[in-house]
Amino acid sequence: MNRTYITTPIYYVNAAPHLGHAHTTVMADILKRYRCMLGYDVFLSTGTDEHGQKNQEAAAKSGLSTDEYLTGQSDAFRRAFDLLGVDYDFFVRTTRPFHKTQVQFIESRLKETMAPDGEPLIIQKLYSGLYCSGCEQFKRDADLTDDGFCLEHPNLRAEQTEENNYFLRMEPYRADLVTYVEKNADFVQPEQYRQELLVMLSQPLEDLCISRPKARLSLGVELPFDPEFVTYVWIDALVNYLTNVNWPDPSYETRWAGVEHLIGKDILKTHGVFWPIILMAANVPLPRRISVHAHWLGAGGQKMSKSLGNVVDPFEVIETYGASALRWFLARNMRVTSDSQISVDLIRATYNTELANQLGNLLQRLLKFSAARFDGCLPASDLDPKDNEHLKAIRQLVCNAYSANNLPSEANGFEPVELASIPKMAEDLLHAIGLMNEYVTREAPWTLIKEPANASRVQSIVYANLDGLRMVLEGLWPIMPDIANRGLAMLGQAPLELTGSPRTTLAGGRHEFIAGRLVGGARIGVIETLFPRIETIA
RNA sequence: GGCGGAGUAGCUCAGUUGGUUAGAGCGGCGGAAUCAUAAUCCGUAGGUCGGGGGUUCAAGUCCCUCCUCCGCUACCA
Repeated sequence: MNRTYITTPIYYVNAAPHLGHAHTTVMADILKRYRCMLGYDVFLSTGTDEHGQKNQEAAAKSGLSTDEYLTGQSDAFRRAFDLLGVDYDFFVRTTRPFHKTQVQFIESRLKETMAPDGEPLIIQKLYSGLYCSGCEQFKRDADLTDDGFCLEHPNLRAEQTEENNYFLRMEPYRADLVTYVEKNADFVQPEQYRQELLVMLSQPLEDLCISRPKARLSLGVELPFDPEFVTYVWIDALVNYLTNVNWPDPSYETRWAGVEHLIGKDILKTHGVFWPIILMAANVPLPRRISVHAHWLGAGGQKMSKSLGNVVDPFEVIETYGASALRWFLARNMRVTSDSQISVDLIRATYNTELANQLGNLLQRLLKFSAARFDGCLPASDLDPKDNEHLKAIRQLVCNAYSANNLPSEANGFEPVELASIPKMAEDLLHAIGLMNEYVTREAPWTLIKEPANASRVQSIVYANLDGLRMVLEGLWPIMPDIANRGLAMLGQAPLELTGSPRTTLAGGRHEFIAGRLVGGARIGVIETLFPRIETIA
């Protein structure tokens, strides 16, 4: 059994969950389910990052106590992922005690570590620069006006400030990391981002400031070796990937060996530079893979913004179209290498044409035909050779969706289903649906049935397509688990479900797509409309 | 400023290492069918592949340059 581990970033709770959070987390869930279908054991973690400056500010503004604020916000993220149908196995809050003690544990270890150059890994030094008290950040000259005023706080002059912070020396590890990235072609996927990482690593790395004086930031993990400081929030956050699987308890190893970090392209540096170096310094194996995706743009190809009015709120979409429709749109249109567009109009168009007209209607036209012509039952399972050929072709398409692989890493034994191949899978399954609609229309069983001699052929046509649709629904389960199971239920099939504690495997093990599993002649129950058409909403 | 990505039919996107008349879906138009959520199926129109220059027998595909958009470059995740 391949025990693997997928992580999402953990999300900063200073604002409400948005489409970007939904996207990465849904993709993680789809990947998990796909791999479970293939027989893997997959552990999925997500959660909330509850330390740092902006969270502290947001909590202060909220009027609630910090704990109340953080808990409320974290719950909002958890509810969002529940609403999206994400089957996460662990939801971390960085404020949980175990996480905090283990952050301190790794920091203590790093503090005692000598870098490859024989000097201490962590050093303390004076940092001086221009500090804007409005932003609570050090500023570069480039970020200030000629007069020394902050661009975001034109009434505040940035002040020369000195802080005695702790730094992690990254440069001594750069050469080893470059070698690692060069030797492991699939360490960062897709290739484009691996090249970007190599560019980042082509020049000397500055020391990474890993502390914040408590005087200006109290919401964080106290440094184990200096109570005057808390930990820089990114260090704290990254360590969740380890603490979620109980590191440093040796039990973490089986999961960690197959860990894959899903990230947006905006956080490649933290995951591709900071994190591997921390791991190397702490003597922990590097992650198996970092899978990177691009972002969503709003209508017009413009970055989403309130002023442009092109923000897509995942909750509104779920309310109108359902979580499955949102998951389908994301899976179908996501591109890993370039930003893609999303808007409510595009979602509605996809929902009506692909889901309601093509998928939902196909299921319903076949089931209603069966119910009306075959005495309320599914057709008999005896297949005419021609229909059998058609069914085999449909099965082949579904199987293709599960073997799609555009990576060179198959030989390395890693998962055959990749983030980048999700849209291709959705397209393969949609293609199968299209073939069935064509086939049914061309063979026109409603015409054939007028001739009593054609009775068995009519049953064969309908059976072949219902059985094909059954396999397509099974194939769609990772993308739309709820819809798939409702469709399967109408066909008298048992639902596909995750099982275990945690729920990391598919009940019944690896799923095989086998033609003929639809039970011929079984009584048809209630026929529901999976995707009611939704016309333009003013 | 530096670096990376993108710019292909009205819309959303595919286009292997350069090679026959540039593709799909949606939308439009015409038709067929009527089992079905007026859904489905067939046919059809529509593009000087961001602008310009270059290499080549041949460029959406390579090189140069310009324009536009997205992102990284910053101790905001």
